[in-house]
Parts: sequence; structure tokens; C-alpha cells
Amino acid sequence: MKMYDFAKIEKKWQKTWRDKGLFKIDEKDVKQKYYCLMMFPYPSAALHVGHGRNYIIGDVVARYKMMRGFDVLTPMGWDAFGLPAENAAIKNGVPPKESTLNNIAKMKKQLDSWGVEFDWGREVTSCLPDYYKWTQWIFLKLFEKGLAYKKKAFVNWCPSCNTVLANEQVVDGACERCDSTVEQKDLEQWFFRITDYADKLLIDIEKLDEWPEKVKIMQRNWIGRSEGVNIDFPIVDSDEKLTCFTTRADTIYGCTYMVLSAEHFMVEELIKDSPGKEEIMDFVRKVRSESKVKRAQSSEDKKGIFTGRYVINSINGRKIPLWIADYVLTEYGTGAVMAVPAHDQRDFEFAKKYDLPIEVVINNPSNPLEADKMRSAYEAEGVLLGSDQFDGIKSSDAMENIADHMEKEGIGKRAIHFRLRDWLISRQRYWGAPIPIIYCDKCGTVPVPENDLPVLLPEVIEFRPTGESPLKDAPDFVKTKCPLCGGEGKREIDTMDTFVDSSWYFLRYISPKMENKPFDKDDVDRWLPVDQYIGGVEHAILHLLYSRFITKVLYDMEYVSFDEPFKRLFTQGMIIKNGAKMSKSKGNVVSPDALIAKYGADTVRLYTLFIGPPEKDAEWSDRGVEGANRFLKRIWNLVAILEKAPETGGSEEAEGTLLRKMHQTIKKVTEDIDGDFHFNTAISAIMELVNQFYSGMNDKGKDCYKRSCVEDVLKNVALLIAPFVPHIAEEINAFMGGKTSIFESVWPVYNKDLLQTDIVTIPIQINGKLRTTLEMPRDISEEKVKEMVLSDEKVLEKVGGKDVRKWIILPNRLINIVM
RNA sequence: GGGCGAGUGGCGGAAUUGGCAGACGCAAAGGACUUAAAAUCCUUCGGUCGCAAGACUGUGAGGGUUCAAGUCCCUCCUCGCCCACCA
Repeated sequence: MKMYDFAKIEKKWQKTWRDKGLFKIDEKDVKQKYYCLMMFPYPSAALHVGHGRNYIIGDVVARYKMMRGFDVLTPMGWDAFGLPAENAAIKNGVPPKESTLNNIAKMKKQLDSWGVEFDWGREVTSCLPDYYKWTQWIFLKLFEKGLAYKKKAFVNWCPSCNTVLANEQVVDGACERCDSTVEQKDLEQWFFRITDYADKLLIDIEKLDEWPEKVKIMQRNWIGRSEGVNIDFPIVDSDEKLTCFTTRADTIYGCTYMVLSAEHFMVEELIKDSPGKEEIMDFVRKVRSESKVKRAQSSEDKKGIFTGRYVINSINGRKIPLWIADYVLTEYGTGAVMAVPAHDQRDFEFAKKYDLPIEVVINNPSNPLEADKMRSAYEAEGVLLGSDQFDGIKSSDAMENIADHMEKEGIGKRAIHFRLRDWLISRQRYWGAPIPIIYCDKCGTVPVPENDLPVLLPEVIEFRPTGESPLKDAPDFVKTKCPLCGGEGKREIDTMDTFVDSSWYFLRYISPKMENKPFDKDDVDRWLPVDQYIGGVEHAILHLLYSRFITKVLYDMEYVSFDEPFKRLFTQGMIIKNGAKMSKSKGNVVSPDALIAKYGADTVRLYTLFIGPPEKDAEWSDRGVEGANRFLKRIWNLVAILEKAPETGGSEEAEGTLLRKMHQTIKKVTEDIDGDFHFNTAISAIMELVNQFYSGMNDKGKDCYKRSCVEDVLKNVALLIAPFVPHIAEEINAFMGGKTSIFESVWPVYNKDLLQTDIVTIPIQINGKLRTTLEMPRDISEEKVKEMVLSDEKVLEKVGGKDVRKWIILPNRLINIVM
């Protein structure tokens, strides 16, 4: 047997898998389906070992499930639209399509070099027309259902770059590129009405019992359902009223003023006759122009202004002043807040600053409150006072009682509000799927007919950041005919958020080439939901929520028969280097290419899997890679031992111990993979088995295992390591006479009877402290156990003569003598 | 400010869910082989005391429950991630 020539071995098997199509499946012919999906990447530059973790984990799962007899679907594609390619175009003049396709080619090569296999016949690329045609179709379906609509909305605006910025591009309230202060600008934008599905999206989280709890909590918080009361406050000297939302109706008697957001729709109307009108409007305009990010930052310093108007608190008929303040969000609730300074920290700070009255209406039973002495609001539970007939009631009960009362009197109504906002999908950008809408002077906003899809993205175009989509400078694109009247029409020039592209790609993999439909319903119903989805936690909220939403819409429209796309979710941890997340800007990326050249793909895979539990972050160490390589060499060396092993003879004892270890290892590895992907402990178990092999030889000589025994062990080792290090496993399998791929073999099964010995080593504790261990036959009676323990010298020395108060005997596990 | 999670040797991490703390690996030290180095193999490796057998101590800090606590309960400290003026 030659030395371990990983380069040759890996090349050979990668070619074999590819030529044969290891994971090639027929979507029509399925016995036991398993859809293993990895989040498709954005084709940026080269992948580093941190990215690699994701695909290696997925590849292990796919290969393992294949050995368990499943028809495994494991496709890959590219989330190929997006800002970086466009920025590169502005900077270097390379067209986005070109740079994107180049990057895809590079990344594909890297995936190949890892031995990560996919059904490449199903590759999808979201920036190509045969894909985005159907992204546009999704838009049309939502439009048809009234779930896509246009409205004015504020966007982050950089006055110096003259462009719209995504939230991530706003750093500390300033433009990430030029550092100018970001403003808010009001633009007409397309939205998806995801809030219509807020309730369903929330309730159905219950169904996701194979998702990490952490992700479910994040989604719940993001959707943010709260129950409360909408309360009407009549405006003094007007027939109108203002409605505010509160979750603390119990504090209504402590409401000493009311506040509106600067964007509230009634602001102009309310202040039109106010004496300080100009000053108020100046304030309002200033607040409106500030970015949300900046506003949140100055949250300690709340600013406001009195409108000169008053409203009535109907529950006690009290007249209270109406203010406008920057701490009220316009998008949440009603954009108006009843302020209760004594029991809400934000109102408290504002009241202190502007000298508004603070009145305690919930008392702290253990430490009665005095309004003038309070240093912060009392937000906890308590007992009501100063609240008419509700005095003396516990605040939690009062919430219900007061809500009942208000509903009866017609002052207010119970209401539910969500923090979830509608999904803004418009981007004033070039590199995205065009929104399939045409504006006609006569017919208005007209959807592009399905037959006219795709609306092609023009390829020759100027890139100048003007604040509007570069598409407006493509006259051939903009100018079109109205599909309804045939008259002059103008195309929508905004493109779609890339999250729209990625919210349905897992469906397209089933029917990647289909031309007249986005996917075949029967096939999709056969393969979905996805059995295992694998990706980073950074997508725990947006991507997963949007995908769930789109799936539910398609379900309601009967395009699919399932209403949740991902049955089981796994979020892997980041790879850290020098204490920081690997990133180009930090200069701490480890490229897998050089490591693969030096040690081989199997070594890099093994180390990546061994580094720690895959759901946790892990620190990368190049030295650790060497250890993984050493282990593979030790396995490789077993082949040489097999060649020299004697046909007969061998030590019965050594073989017995080794085979027991082997069956224990099969059990452990199987359970670790089936559980929560604890590959690190699975691998260490295999290492123990191999160590046992060598230490047996060390004790009993090199002929202690006969040929058939070595063969048995090596065969099982090859099977156990196959999902992790597939190339070397295939090579060993072939060497041992395997005619087919090891992945067509059956996963090994352990023999229960061979797991245990007849003699067990039992720790003996005295008063909970370990004193010695004793060997005794398995399953002997308690009397015998006591007898054996008490006849032991070391035990006698400690116990001798004294009273034993209690025996704790865990059969075959532990003994504790209490004195 | 809110939510979630984590603190175990020089380092990455194990620990049948309350039962021998430190598996497995890395690094380090000593030894074998070698002219030498690399590779490989063997041994040691939480701390203190001891020639040794062994004793004591030890899982962020302090308390508690228990025959028994890394694991459960209470108080506190530190770090990471996500959300963040959500009424």
C-alpha cells in the first residue's frame, strides 16, 4: 500500500461522483424523500473556511441520509442579485452580470474542491431571466391578491451621494461611504402586505417543533403581537378625536398629557390656528428629516413641543395638553400616545424635562410612591389609587376591568397591534428583478400580463448614482405600451429587494427548467416541505419570515399544498479567527484553497467538523488542521496493517475489546448524527476506536488481530467516516474490493449484545467522595454488592467498625456509602 | 433598556441530563528511531503537598437543596449575539 496521496484520491473520486451524478434524482420517482437544503450564497468573492462550514455540514447530512436509504435532494444555486455587484460596476466599470457570473464560476470550483456534491442539474441563478421571470410572477400573484401595493414611505437618503441607502448602509446615522448625515426622504414605494399574515405567521411558529427555540423567539419578537386598548380622546374645540393605543389601560387615570408623532396625519390640521404655529412647524420639519437611526440614538434626550391644543381624557373628563414629540413612532399603534409619566419611563423623562405633571395611580404595596421623589417611573405591578371606582384593585385585574368599562361606555375598544411592518420591496437600484408594472395615463397602474414576462433587465446601462433607479436612463426600457389600452405607457423603474428572490428559490429547484410555470405542483408537493434547512443565524428573521410568508400566500392561492416551507432548521455558528468574525475587511480570512492543496479536502472537512459543536461559534486554528491530517494518516495505515494481518490466530481478548469498542462507536456516531448534528463527538468516538486498535497492538503485538477482524473493523470505520471524509472512505472501500460507491452501501448497525462486558468497573464513594473503584460481575444482587464492597481493603480502612447509615446503589453504575 | 445564550486545564472542547470532571484533539515537556532534522512511535500533562502510596483542592463569585451539583434553586459579576423610544 502506498502513502496517503490525497490529491490523487480526491481528484479521482470527485470526478467519479460528478460523472455518475451521485445526488442526481428523478423528482417523479421517489420512495423515501429527503430534501436537504443549504442557504444559497451571494456570489461575492472567494469563499473562506467560515462559509465552508455551512456546505460541509450539509454535505455530511446529505451523504449520511443517502446511506440510510433516502432519495436525497441536495441542490445549489446563487442569490445573485444585489448591491455589491452594482457598486463594483460603479467603481470598476465591470457589468454586474459579468462579475456575478465570474464569481459563480469561481465559487463552484471551490465547492467542488471540498468534495461537496450537489445535483447540479438543478442549479438556479436568481439574476438570470429564466429565474427572475418567476420572481416577477410571484409579484403579479401578490398584486392580484391585493397583497402588493404602493404608498409613500420614508427612506434613508444620503444628500451627498444623492442616493437611497439600505438600513445596513447607515452607520451611526451617517452614510457609510461619505459620512454625511443621513436624512429621511418621502418616496412612493412598493410594499408586500405581510402584516395581513402577522397572526398566521405567529401562530404557526407553534408548528415548527424542529426549529431552534432561539430562532422561534426571534421571529415572535419581530412579529411582536401586543394586546391592549384603542382609546379615543375628543379634541377640545373640535368634533374630531384622537385615538391612541395602550397596553396599560390600568394607568389611564395617571395620563397627564398626550403626545403625537411628528408624522401624525393630523398635525397640520391641529396646529393651523395655534399661536406658535411657525415654531411648531419648524420643529416638526426638523424631526421629520432626521433619520430613524439618528433619532433612536438621541433616545435619552427626548424633544417635544406643545401644540396649544387640548384633549379630553373621557374616563374622568379631564382636560390634558397635546404635545408633539420625537419619541413617538408613527409606524406603531396609532402614532399617538397617552402619556403616563408616573408609570412609563419615556413619559417620565419627557415630563421631567418639560415640567409636566406626574401623578401616581399605581402604588407599590411594599414601598408607597411619592410623585415628587420619584427618580424613575414605576412600571411594575401594584394597586390602583386616584382611579375612582377602580381604587384598590390590582393593576393586572384593573387592565381587564377598565377595558370592559371603556368598551361599555364607548370610550375605547380592545385592540391588537403588531410591530411587524409591511415589507418594503422597492429598491432604487439596477441589479435586481424589475417590478412588472406599467403606468398609463389613462388606465393607471397596470400589471404586466403574465405572458409578457419576463420584463428583461436591460444590459447596457450607465451607472450614475442619482437617487433614482439607473433604469430611468434606459429609454428603451422605460417606454412601452399599456397592456390595457395600447397607448403610451411607462415602466416601473424600481427593482425588487433581493429577499423576494430568495423567498421562493427552494420551490424552483424542483422544476428548474420548467418554462410555462414556476414549478410543477405535484412535484413540489411531493418534495416539500424541506426536511432539513441549513444556514447562518443572520437569516433567522428576515429571510425565514419572508419565505414563510410567500409559502403561505401560495398555499392560500392553492399553488402549493403545504403552508410551512421548512420542517427542520439548523443554524450553524460562525468561524472566528483572532477573536473576530472572519471577513475581508478585518483581514482575518483563512482561504481553504491553500489548506486543501497542502492537506487535502478530507483533512479540511474533518477539522471543520471537529472544531466544536456546529451550532456554536468556533475559533479557527491552522495547527488543529494538522491534527486532523494525522488522524487520517492513522486510518490510512490500517490498510497496510490489513495487508499484513495473519489469516488465523490473533488474541481473543484484544479482538473482543476492539469489537466491543466498534459496536459502541457505531451506536455513538449514529446517535450523534441523528440527534443535533454533534459531529465533533462522533468524530472523537471514531478516534477512540482507532486508538483502541493501535493500543491493542501495542499491548499484544502486531499479530494480535487476525485478518477477518481487521477487515471487519476497517470496513466499519470506512462506513462511519464516509459522510465526513468521503474521498478516503471511497478509496478504502474500493481497496477492500467494494465495486460500487460507498454511498450506495448501507449504514452499519450495532449489535446490542456486543456492547457490554460481563465485568463492570464501579466507582465506590464514601460520603459522596470517590475512594476507589471495584470490578464486579454485571447485574449481581445488592447483598452481593455490599459484601464485595465491605470486603475491600480500602473501604474497610475508612468504614471499618463504624455505622453505615445508608447505601446508595445504582446497579452497574455507582455505589455511595453514607456514614 | 428588552430578549436569548455562554463562562470548565496553556488552548478548542467532552461529561449517559443530578452519579468517576477534564473524553477526543491542539500545544508543551521527556524518551525511542535517525549522522541530523522532519515524520512516526512511547510516556507525562488542572493546582498544592509528597520520593511514593496517597491526601487536600478544583467547572466565573457567594449562598442553598441533595447521599451526591459543571448540571437544580437564589443573589451577583463578566462576555457574546439579536432587537432596540413598539406606548
